[in-house]
Amino acid sequence: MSMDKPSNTADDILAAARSFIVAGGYNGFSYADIADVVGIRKASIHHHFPSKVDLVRTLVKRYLEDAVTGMTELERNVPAPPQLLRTYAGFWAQCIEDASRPICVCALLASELPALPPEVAAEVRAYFQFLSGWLTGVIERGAAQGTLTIAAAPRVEAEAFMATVHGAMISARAYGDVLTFSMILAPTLQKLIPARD
Amino acid sequence: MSMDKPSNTADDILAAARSFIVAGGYNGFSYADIADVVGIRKASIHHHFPSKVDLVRTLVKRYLEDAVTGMTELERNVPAPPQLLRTYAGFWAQCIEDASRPICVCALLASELPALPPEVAAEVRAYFQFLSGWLTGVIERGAAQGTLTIAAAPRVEAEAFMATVHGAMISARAYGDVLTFSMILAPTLQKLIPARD
DNA sequence: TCCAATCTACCTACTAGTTGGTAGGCAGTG
DNA sequence: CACTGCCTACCAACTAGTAGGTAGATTGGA
Repeated sequence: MSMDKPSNTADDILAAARSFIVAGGYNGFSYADIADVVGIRKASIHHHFPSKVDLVRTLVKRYLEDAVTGMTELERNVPAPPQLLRTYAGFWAQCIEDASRPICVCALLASELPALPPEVAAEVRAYFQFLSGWLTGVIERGAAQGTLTIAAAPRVEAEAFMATVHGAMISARAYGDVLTFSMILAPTLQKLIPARD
Repeated sequence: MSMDKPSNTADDILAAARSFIVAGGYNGFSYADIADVVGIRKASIHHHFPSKVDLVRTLVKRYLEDAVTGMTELERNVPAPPQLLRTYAGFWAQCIEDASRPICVCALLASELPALPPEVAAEVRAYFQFLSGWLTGVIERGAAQGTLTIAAAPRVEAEAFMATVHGAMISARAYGDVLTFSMILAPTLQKLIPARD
């Protein structure tokens, strides 16, 4: 009937790993830390993920997959480029304000990219390429329709937008103020979205 | 006669630590790593910096001091707000392109702030507050003179500018392309600096 | 001026605890 | 029986940090 998901331990491990990574990066946690919060023994994690690289590679790969399906669904529900950008920014504003996802896993991992195992680094790069490509498409479409105002090539505007989002996450963290993110994104969106009257 | 600086070992240790931190963050290096590149034994590092927290706190504190003196001097030589922003962005573009300082130490540490020892976290916050304050002053002045065009309060524009700079550093790292930084900053500066003709 | 006390910068040798990872066993289930 | 999921009990390597010693420079007093 339905695709069975008999054991959620692997998911629990991934969830624990994600929260540790967003707190302190790849080297900021150990198998022992995960074992503590999941409630199993350290060795049992190796049963699900033979090595730390496996664990984090799987985590980032799934993170990208979720982003792909999320963006696809978002585009189906909210097709207008200005709303797409607003919704994307609003999603992160929400995540940061309720502390559920205080920063993007891949933004954090990218910052320590030279120290990452190459398999993980490759997945992080793939995420950046996807997100940048998606934003470029949205901005391109918005510019063609006249619903977005751009001052440079869509690709460049997309990279700038993404950079501002990631930088705003870091600033929110530095100030310990969850509203900093929305404060920074408000004018950034304003500049892209033409005033209506 | 002159202020003597008899031993540069402490500085060598700090320099090595900085390059390890920009590569992989606070947990991305060990005393053994530093000992290897400096050419002394692990225990000797403890003579200069009793603990890892001492080492990194000193590093970030000095990083902020250098920023303060650097900005002060920059403002004396190049007083016009548009040029100040351009020079600041150009400084980092240069650092990233020649790989001498591929990312800001504090931007990286801020991303893993929850996992940092509180003493280090405090220094990182101080850096953000200084930089944000400096940029706010520059933008405020530029707006008052009419040499900068702003769409939001100077404070907000300053935070957005800083966030874009930090995000652009991360993107450059993710793509492994040192020119990404300047590509992102070009339109960001353009939007602030009114066209001349 | 000589000598002793002190200080600096480094060393070897060690500690207790943690790291990711392995070997092998055992209970439950299809 | 075979497989899954978890366990105990390891392991070698590495972690930050300590103890204690040494060679050489600096300092202060007789």
